[in-house]
Amino acid sequence: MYVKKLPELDYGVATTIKALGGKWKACILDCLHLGIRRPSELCRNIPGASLRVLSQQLKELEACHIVYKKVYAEVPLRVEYYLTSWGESLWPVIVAMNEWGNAYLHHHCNSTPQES
Amino acid sequence: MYVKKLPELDYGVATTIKALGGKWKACILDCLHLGIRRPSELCRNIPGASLRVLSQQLKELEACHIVYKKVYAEVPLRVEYYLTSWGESLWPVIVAMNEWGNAYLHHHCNSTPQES
DNA sequence: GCCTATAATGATAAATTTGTCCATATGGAT
DNA sequence: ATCCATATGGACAAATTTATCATTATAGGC
Repeated sequence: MYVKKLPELDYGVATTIKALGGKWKACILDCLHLGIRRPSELCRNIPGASLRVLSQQLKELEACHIVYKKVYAEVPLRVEYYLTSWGESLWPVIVAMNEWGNAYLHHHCNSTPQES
Repeated sequence: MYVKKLPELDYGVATTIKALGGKWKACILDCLHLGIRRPSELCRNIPGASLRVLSQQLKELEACHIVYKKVYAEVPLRVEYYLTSWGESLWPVIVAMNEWGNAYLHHHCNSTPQES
């Protein structure tokens, strides 16, 4: 696995961004919140993300204690991910971020921040 | 300048992270909020960040309409950055992210998310 | 004249994240 | 026998972000 070489920042905002900042993490958390729990379901519900990438992001979220995993002894293998209490506590933050971002998108005619 | 090749996500959370997610951006906004405005001052107040990197991040924040720039015709050149109203509107979001992150750091003994 | 400080940028390297392709294992359906 | 779906991970490539080094320009202090 990859080992960091650059020093990391450890104050609040940086920590939150590290936990939540992966490209697909907010999508995943949104799905989990809606009850979409299996990797293959997530993949079908998140256009553009491959199963491989989602697995990576889920693993990181798990390492952050934001989600946990339930494995069923079935075939084909059945796995479900759930929000932990930490993940739940992140929800209001996600909502706040989502609202700001949507207001931004509205005001700037759907251009992304860096471009306009 | 760098031109993106991968598709970008354009819902709220992703937009907020794009605006705020650069390594030093939260530090910079925090400083601006405290009244530290000149690039050289920022550099002295943010250990580990070079003037070059801060300039880049300031430029991106400017492109996002989160900060604006005042140039004084003095020598040596004097430049000051200020939060725009968008920047101000981001403040509650930053506070929410900061609180969650700090709580996380407390609970997980100062380890960063990915490591623990 | 040389060194200081100021702000910005080009060129390039290093680090990190994201993506693609392939492989594994298992039981059921065709 | 072959293909399907399931979940995961190795190996590696591509994309992106961050960092380093050098250069520009200007006026003052020594």
